[in-house]
Amino acid sequence: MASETIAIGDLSRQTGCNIETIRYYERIGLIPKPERRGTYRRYVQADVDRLRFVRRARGLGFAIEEIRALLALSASTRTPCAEARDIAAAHLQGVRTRLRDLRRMEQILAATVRACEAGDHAGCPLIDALNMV
Amino acid sequence: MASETIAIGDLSRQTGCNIETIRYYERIGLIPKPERRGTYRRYVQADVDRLRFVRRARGLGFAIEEIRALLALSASTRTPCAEARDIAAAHLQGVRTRLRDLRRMEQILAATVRACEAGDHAGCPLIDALNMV
DNA sequence: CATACCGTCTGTAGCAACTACAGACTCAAG
DNA sequence: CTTGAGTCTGTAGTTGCTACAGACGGTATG
Repeated sequence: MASETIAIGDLSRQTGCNIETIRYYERIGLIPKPERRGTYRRYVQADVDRLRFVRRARGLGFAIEEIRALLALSASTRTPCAEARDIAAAHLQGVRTRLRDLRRMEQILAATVRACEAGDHAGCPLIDALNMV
Repeated sequence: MASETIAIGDLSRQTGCNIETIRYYERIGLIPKPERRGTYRRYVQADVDRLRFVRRARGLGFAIEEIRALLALSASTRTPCAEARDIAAAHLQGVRTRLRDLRRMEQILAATVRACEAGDHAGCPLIDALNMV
């Protein structure tokens, strides 16, 4: 037992990561090149775990290079907590910045669309806002 | 008077849009090809206005193709309000979706970093979260 | 055994929206 | 006349995938 392997299609289904993306991750060295049965890739449970890790990290918006670092940390024997926290904290900063930007966008857009709906405007509120006459 | 023209560097400074980007916008037809004095592009006030419009719209996260549509509307004689509002409303939807995603990310990341700081954790909270053992 | 058909393979090109050169030219000031 | 800043074209890189094309592999059914 223990040496059950799966094809790329199964890996895709088990991780929610599509096939082209898996091959892409392999190409850029984010996941290791698996064994082959003939020309076909065969994956083991560790591959499923690693790819799930990658997907979750992507879901949290981590960049590929950050994930590469996190994977290295998670594989290291030393306790990687401080470094991982630094990566996450830096990423969190970026997220918060984008959040602020988006909130501002949301405000302005919502106000403009509301002004449009009200209809008591000479021109078009949106076009005017963009022209800022 | 009235026919004062500026070089691309001045246009860049007056709009906050960098030179390569201006040329890129021209290449994709978002802004018109300006007159030339010799080989050098010369811009007029209308170009400044249009590019400012584009920048503001980009600042609100509108995609290039949306901006193309907004520019067409703003140039049309008919009152473009309804269509402009539709574009903005659709865009607002997208912004709100991204906002939700980012908020979720922020929550999880912040919680994880906090857990790291607390330090009362066996492994590394971030790595563990990504592994979801 | 043949046929059909899905899965997989490699390799390349495309997307958005820029950005970053290289290498050549132009123009105004000193 | 020289110097140096500004500008030109054209191409390639960025991020994170996605979408083919065209060829093969493996299996299920008749």
